[in-house]
Amino acid sequence: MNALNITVSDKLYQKNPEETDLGKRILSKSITLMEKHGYEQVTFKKIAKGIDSTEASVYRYFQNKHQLLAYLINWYWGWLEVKMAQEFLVINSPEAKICKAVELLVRPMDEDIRIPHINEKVLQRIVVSEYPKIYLTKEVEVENKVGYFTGYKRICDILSIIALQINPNYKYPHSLFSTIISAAQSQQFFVEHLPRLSDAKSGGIDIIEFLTELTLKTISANE
Amino acid sequence: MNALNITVSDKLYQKNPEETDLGKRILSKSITLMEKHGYEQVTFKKIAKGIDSTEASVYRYFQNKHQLLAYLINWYWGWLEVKMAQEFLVINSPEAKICKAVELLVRPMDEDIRIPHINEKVLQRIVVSEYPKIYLTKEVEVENKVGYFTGYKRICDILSIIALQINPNYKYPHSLFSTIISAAQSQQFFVEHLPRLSDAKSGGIDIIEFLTELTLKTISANE
DNA sequence: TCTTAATGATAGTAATACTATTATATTTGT
DNA sequence: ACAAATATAATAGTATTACTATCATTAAGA
Repeated sequence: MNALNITVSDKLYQKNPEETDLGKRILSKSITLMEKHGYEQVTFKKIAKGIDSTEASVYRYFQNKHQLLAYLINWYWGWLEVKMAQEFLVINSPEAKICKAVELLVRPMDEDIRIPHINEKVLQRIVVSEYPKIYLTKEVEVENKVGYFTGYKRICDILSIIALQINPNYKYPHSLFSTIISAAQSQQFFVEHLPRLSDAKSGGIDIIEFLTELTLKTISANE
Repeated sequence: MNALNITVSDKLYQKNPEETDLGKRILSKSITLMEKHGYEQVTFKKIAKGIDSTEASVYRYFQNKHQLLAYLINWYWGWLEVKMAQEFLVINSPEAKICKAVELLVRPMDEDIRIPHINEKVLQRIVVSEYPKIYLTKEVEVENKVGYFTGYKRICDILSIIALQINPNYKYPHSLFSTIISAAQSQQFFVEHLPRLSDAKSGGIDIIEFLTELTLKTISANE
């Protein structure tokens, strides 16, 4: 059976959680806990309790909560990259690729039964609510060198290249897509929690329209 | 003497720090500490130590660190709104207003000698590095009702109205400006710490060009 | 001057974020 | 089948954090 494997940099764990049963249970439980109570409220003790293990055992897989969050989020970007690649196989125009990418960023994706220990929809909600926390720290630059943000950067690069196919003279493709990707997250958050900061209704359609229109107009050539 | 007074909702403090000398010293010290060591590393004990006061005294002004951060950030938005209003007095076209607003969002502004206890440039750096932390919590909705985010929402509203003057049919003005405002912050952060996520060079000019072009193209009518 | 409010000094508590140690399973190589 | 290595559990302990509480002192206002 074809095991779909999302690879995450080995700097993002102490011991690879995908390789053991306990590791997978840690991932699974931390995802549900984090979505339910938020990053701040999660502790390794609570994760351990939830899977009948011990704090010390969780520490063998991750140095700390921050590394765990970085792992989960990188896993998500890795997975999104795989999904994007799959979709792009049958899409030819760069414009259509951009539209599809935006859709993937916003729409909660179906779970993958080949990866039972990770609930992708719930993970997506974690990314929406917690993503900036992994880089808004004083350790960004060190963690950047070590690979904490590669997942995000790769997607940003891929989309930038597509944008340049549409308009090779566009000057700010990376800025544009880092903006689009975080807007995709924050608009989802705003629609749900701070609706005055958005004009979209829940469901995602509006957000997708807003973002694709914004993107395509922005990269279009100046007349 | 014309005292410029930025008013912050009284839900954002226990006791108004602007009214006492100790309060002002708390603001001043928390700004320098937060910029230097980052939000997570700051404690009320450290703030107190830095101004020869006590932890308990700091707690009399703010319930906790989160409220303090919310106060500082709302102060910043309030101040930005004042600056914007000043600038808009002599600007007539809505396009030029948008440009000016973007510039104010990105450019470190001059300090105001009338407010010696708050270093606006340093505060702006805190907003860049810490802003999303005030809403990315499980308590957003409660805090929203209480007024934790009014500063941001007001600016978003003001700019939305200007955008509708340019194109009354544009469907997503709030989404656009919540996106622009956070992009203004995050691009500054990326340029400094994660340059692969941006095409801009430090100094702000590129970011301003990127954002104004994006905004004006986006709100322009579809042909 | 009397009263009140603001601050300082000090203590204490529960929870957090770890580190360390030892015991017990389980797996693996031979 | 047995020894060695590895993974996990069980438990304990520490420094720090994020508070709360109490009481004494000082300053300011009526």
